[in-house]
Amino acid sequence: MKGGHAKTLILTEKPSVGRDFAKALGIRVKGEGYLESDRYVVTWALGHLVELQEPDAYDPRWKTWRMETLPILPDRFAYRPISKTRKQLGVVSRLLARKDLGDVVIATDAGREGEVIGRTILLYAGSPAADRLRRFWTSQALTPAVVRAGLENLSPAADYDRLWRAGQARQIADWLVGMNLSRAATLRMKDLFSVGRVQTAVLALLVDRRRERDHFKPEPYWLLKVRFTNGKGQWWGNWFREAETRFQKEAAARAAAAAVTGKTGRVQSASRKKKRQPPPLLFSLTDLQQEANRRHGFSAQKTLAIAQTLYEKRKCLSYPRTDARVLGAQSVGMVKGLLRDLSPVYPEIFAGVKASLASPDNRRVFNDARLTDHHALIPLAKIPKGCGPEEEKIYDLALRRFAAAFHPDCEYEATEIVTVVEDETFRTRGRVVLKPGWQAVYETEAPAKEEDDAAFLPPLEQGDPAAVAETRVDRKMTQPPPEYSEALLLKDMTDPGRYVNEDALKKVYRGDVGLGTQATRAQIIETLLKRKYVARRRRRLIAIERGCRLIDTLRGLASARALTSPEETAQWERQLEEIALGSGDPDAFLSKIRSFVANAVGEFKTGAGGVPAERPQTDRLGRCPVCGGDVIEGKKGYGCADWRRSPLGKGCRFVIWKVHAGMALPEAAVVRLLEAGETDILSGFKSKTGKTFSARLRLVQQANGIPTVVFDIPRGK
DNA sequence: GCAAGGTC
Repeated sequence: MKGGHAKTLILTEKPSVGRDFAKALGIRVKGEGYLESDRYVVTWALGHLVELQEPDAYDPRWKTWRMETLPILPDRFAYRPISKTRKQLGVVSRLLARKDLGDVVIATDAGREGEVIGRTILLYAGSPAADRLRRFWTSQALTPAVVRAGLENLSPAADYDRLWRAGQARQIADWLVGMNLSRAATLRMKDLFSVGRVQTAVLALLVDRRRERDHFKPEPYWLLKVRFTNGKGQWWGNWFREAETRFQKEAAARAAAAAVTGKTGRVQSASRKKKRQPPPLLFSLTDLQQEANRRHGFSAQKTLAIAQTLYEKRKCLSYPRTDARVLGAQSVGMVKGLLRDLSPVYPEIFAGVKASLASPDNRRVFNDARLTDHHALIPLAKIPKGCGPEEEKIYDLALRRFAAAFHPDCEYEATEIVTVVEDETFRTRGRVVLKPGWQAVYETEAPAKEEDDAAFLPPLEQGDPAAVAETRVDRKMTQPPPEYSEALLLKDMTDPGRYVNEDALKKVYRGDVGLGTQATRAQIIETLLKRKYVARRRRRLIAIERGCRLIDTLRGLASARALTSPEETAQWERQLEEIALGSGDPDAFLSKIRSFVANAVGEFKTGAGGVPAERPQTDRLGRCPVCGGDVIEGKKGYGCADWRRSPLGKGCRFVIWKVHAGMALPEAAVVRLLEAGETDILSGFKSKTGKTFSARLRLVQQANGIPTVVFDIPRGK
């Protein structure tokens, strides 16, 4: 049926792209799950339509979870439909079987996973001969011109075979690790524990952060500030000596303060430099999720869901699951149109836009080299009426970021003054905004300042006198690394390079690679929560006992421990990249993965490595909020182990009684109380009148400084 | 009961 007259079948990754093709090709006729004209049939996937078979499809012995039948290493892999999208898979299959169709164009997203989506569907549903298979490939916004040009420039699908092999290797490697090590860990630890390349590495970040904080001992240090005056005005300077800005001993700070009190020094140097700060790059999804978490406390999941609605239903945002922060050079015209349409609707936000910045010369915005599967997330229309306040918030973030990109740089003057008195030196930094440029878009917020009072410096010159008018010694404490907010975790997932030592591997993460992808990061976080590895406490994510236990167990095993470091993912990514480029061999990669999995499973079977697999900290339920010691189970309560060491009243007296209002607290609630300071809402309490009630338990500090358990009864109960 | 990757 090959020939000039047969219709061409186009398969896209998702319906919205199918519609873009239909629009460009003037297709009007609608079928069920596809669109058709006299020359084209356009149909779509809904992401993956097929997935790897379950273990027991390869061997029935793998149905039940048993240590004896591990490792699971099938010789060949097969695909099965994903049940939720079975119907669309049927549509695509029937179209592929039609006899009046000629070439088939794979027009899934331009990336490794898009390739896998297209190829696995064809593999399952029946692919035409290789000479009829073609690939449509662009990362530009799918305007009609881009679609038509792309269709004029199709490649043989075989040009992308290596990419497909790399994608399939990724898929199989993740499956092998997940199926084998989740089962091995679960059987060994006698409770459901999932293990995977991404989730385990991310969990390890959270566990390590928690440990760092648990073991952190705050140390005091002292700062010396001095207020100077002269005829021109006054200014504050912070003591420094070379790289040192802190005193380790209070006496030293006091001595320096005494040495300068009542003295007059001089301005040793005064430098003023004009600097420019370009507008921030456009949003990738992770950037948007971070900003929404910072500003509004939205979870990554929630931001994704809202952005999806704005894209899919409200049609005012571009495709959200993107990791690009730029647009393609072919989008200049589209942007000009958007600026024209949006400016009158949002005049205050677009007032400072310079139309000349919507030009291909603006490489910060229009940069084909930095496009990935998609372009950056931008507004496509004004937000329709009837959207909720949360949708408006997300839209507003994207709108402002877009408007900012077409503003001039922010220009400011950075001032640094060094004042010297009696051999002691003091630094004053100031920053004065000269032209706000893009910052005008955000001017409703507090202005950025680096130091207090620093914006209003007198016009000091070198050699000016400086009389010491006041000295201040402040005692401060060193701070542990911060707890993970979702914003911070997303940042570390996007750029895990700083957790990797080897330079060659750091480079992998300097590309667009991270832990997980834009489309899955929110899901990974939710998985960690669902498995109770991690708890949400206000806006923070904290590794809890189950999560710590899993990481400890893995770290006790010589091979398996690789999964607890982001290095392993970087290693895999590097090898997958080599496969895609043609220098790597997928079979060699997968046999390495198979032996890794076999070794790791073997370690779980024998417990090699010496770390006890079940509850490494057998009796420790948590950390004592008073002294940081271990809280262990006693007869009537869970108390600080320190008390046992010195039962005569000298040791720490912290305790959580087992029974509260007629109910014995579950151990998990005690663990939660110690970790988070509060439990979920628990039911089964009984009041003195015999009424049952539900309540949250909370640890509240008493007058003697020792926390005790109080009830927090939800309203209306 | 298990992964990670898409999209709804």
